[in-house]
Amino acid sequence: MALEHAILVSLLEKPGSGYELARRFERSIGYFWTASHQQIYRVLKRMESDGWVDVRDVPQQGRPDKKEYSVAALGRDALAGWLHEPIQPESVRHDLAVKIRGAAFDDPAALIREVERHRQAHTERLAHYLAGQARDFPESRSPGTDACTGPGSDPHPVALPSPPDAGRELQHVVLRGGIAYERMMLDWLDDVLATLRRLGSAR
Amino acid sequence: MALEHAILVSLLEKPGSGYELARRFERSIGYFWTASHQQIYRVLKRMESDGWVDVRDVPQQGRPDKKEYSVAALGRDALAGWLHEPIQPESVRHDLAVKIRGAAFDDPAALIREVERHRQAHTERLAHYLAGQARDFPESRSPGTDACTGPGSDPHPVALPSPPDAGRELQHVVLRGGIAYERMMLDWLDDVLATLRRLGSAR
DNA sequence: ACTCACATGTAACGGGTTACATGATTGA
DNA sequence: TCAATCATGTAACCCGTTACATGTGAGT
Repeated sequence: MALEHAILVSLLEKPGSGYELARRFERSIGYFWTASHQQIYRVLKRMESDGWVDVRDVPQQGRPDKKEYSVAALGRDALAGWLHEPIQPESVRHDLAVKIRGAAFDDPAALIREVERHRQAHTERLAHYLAGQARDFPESRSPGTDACTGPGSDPHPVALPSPPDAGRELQHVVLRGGIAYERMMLDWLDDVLATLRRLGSAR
Repeated sequence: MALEHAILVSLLEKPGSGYELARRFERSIGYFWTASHQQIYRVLKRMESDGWVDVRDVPQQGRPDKKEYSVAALGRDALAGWLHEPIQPESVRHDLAVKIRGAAFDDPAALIREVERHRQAHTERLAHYLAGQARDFPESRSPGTDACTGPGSDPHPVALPSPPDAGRELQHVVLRGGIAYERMMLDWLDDVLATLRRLGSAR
């Protein structure tokens, strides 16, 4: 389980209400972990009773009051503990792969539309990630593998990434992972489409 | 939900017992869908009472008797129905990404070991997939992108993939997806390690 | 009047994980 | 005798999803 830890990370990056957390889970954090507001409120309540987070009532004008959550000492400890214990590499769950193998007992061509829909969704996500990267990390160029970030790309050789910049760097490497994932998926879905079309035209 | 559909696909490919299914979920099917034996027995029982599968007691000598399950007409219909209804592109869950962002509030260097462990696991999975590909699909060569499967690679131009071969082709394209995923992960984990080491040496 | 964004919840259900439980046969 | 493989389950618990529920204030 990591939802509570994801919430701790998000609240450490910036305190906020359950509603705000829910919106973050549709955006940045949601790139690699999803959660609905119902889930968040439920877990937040448990975390509060466990003393992992502090709550503060924030009256607002022009909109409903909110509860602002921030990480307490116990929460920090819990996060540190989790960070230091090993987790096992997650197992994959691909509905689409099940469908593709199932298509052998149905009409493979009938899946083409579905795969195209998924391809479209991944294209949009990739564009979204790339836009985020261009906005938040404008220093990263080269749409390629990013492998050759040699010297000279930095305009003025300021200090090496100091602790305050670590969070930014880490957010960026996670985002690069999302980008790599979407690119891989697009390539594979093209492979799938080619295979389905080949099978369809062969009969 | 797709476990019952994954089971249907597996039983269509070959009838078998709950135990055998559990082992398949550790191997081929398990590449893209995991399930424990407890889960399988539970779902199998429901599928039986729903008339999706037929059971046959198979007495064995030298080992305990088993129940062999096979797909019934209703199960075939259920699978066909599921194949034709759209599913939404699955959302991602990456514990490791949460940890990486969390490392900003802890010691980034402490994560290196963990990431190396994951890298090792993905290396092994990739090797496993490649071995499976070499065993089951020896006609596929070129460890590259597989993009240029031009003419001439086929020794004798036999018939185009006819329906009996469709299942094989589809299994292969799913396996190629697994291979692409593991390669992408290895590249990304190298990127993560480089980032963590850079942050560690900077302080 | 209606809809949208903000804000917080409860309840029910089903899926997934973990622990526990049983029992036969084979081989070291 | 002990461990491993084959074979089938039950029970408890938590997580995630879906549906339902309530209320404010801003803008059209």
